[in-house]
Amino acid sequence: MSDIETTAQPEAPAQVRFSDFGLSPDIQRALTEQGYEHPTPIQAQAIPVVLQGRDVMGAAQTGTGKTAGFSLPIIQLLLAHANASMSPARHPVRALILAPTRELAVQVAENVANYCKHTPLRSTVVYGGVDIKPQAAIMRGGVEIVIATPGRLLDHVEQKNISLSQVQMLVMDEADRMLDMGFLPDLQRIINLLPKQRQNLMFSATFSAEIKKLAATFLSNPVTIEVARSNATADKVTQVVYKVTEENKRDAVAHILRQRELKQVIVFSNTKIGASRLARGLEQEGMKASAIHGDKTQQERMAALEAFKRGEVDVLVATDVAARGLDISDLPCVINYDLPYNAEDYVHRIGRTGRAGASGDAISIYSDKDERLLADIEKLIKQTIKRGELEGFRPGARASEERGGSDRRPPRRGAEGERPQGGGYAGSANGGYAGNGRPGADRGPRPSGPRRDKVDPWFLKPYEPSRPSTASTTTTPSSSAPSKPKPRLAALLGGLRKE
DNA sequence: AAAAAAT
Repeated sequence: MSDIETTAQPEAPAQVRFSDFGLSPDIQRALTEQGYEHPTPIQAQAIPVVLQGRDVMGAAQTGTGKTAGFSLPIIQLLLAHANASMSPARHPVRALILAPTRELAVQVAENVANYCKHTPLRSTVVYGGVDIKPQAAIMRGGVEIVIATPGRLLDHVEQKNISLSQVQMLVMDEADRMLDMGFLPDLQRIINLLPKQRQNLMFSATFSAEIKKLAATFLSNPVTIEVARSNATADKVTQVVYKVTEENKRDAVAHILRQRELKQVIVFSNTKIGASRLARGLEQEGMKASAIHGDKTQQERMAALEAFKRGEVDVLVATDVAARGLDISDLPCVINYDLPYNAEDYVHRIGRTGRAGASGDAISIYSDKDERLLADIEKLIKQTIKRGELEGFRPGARASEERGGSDRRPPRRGAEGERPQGGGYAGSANGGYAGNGRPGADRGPRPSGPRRDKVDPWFLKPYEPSRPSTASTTTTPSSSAPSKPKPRLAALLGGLRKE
């Protein structure tokens, strides 16, 4: 705690304890069991405000402990109200927590369930991609707290598995992400189902004009809580970028992973196909790698995440499905295989490391055509990222070639479920079930003749030195800022206003 | 330009 830099820690709440908040002994017990004694800054600020019943606009990045910041006081309020007026036989939904991605919903739900462990409150999580019937049964049995992704929640409402007419508290977690993903209409429909009289909490990693507009629409007289400068990168994350040619990016990632003998790394790819391919390639290199992205089934996504958390997988190759919110703690390193198209996503991605007092490394690979993206990122984070040299990097040189790997047959479709020769992770454990009716996404490369484009698997390609071709198409770095003002969002917000 | 999410 002594090496904290001067930013990001306002009015040092170091002496505050959870026991100062007057939380129920049942909650306090769960906190003590998990070793939580001192709240993080956002918890110290949010908990008293939420307990007062105020609406909250919270700007907090992941890793700041915001989940506990809202769920602890919510649980406390539910307990207090239950004692006063609730018939113990009924369990209407009284708190609703909305999250943008399934994984985030699951993780919030795990936390909530932990904090509720010694209370009579029941919670559950609902999200798409899995059988709806078990979820329906649980909710028909009665729960006070529901954590949900918006689409599946509406599905349950339509099926009359759940009534939202008794919801007293609404949380919108990662609200900026929900906007990005086009959830605004769903949010509007859900909110229309809620009682007018309720407490609203909205959390967002960034504080854009659109988020402020959303807050003005949905929150009433909110208390604004902001921890750390928005868009600031974690102080303890060491950032470096390595420039390579486009065709050497994959080799560079493999090189970094091998040379540093990295475990527990997330590698971010901009595309689902790129993530699958890179994971397969790393597996071919003998690394324990797995991919997680939106074209995987929910079972595969959860299996990959769990295997990564348990340490059975060292390298998780992810799209931005994993950029925000995922509470994977103590990651020593994050690698950007692609620079993100949105500079803000860079902040979210590297927020996976350097958390909770630990230091971290954020390594990014980029090529000529990404100069503009890099400039955008540096502008956003208001700092210049160190340009590094990849020591000992010889593109194309890899262990598998020494083992005669280049004449290996191409991996089957669904090969990510295959075990790497080193044994270990069985991935999605799908067995022989390869055809999930989803065309294209994870399909193996077709070895059709002399194609030189990106479809060819890098790990099957013999090494050829990078041509100095470098199509210099990136000649106009300035201007060309299109940034359309998203008329759809504006229109929707305008429509909300009128109501 | 890409990703995520209800079916």
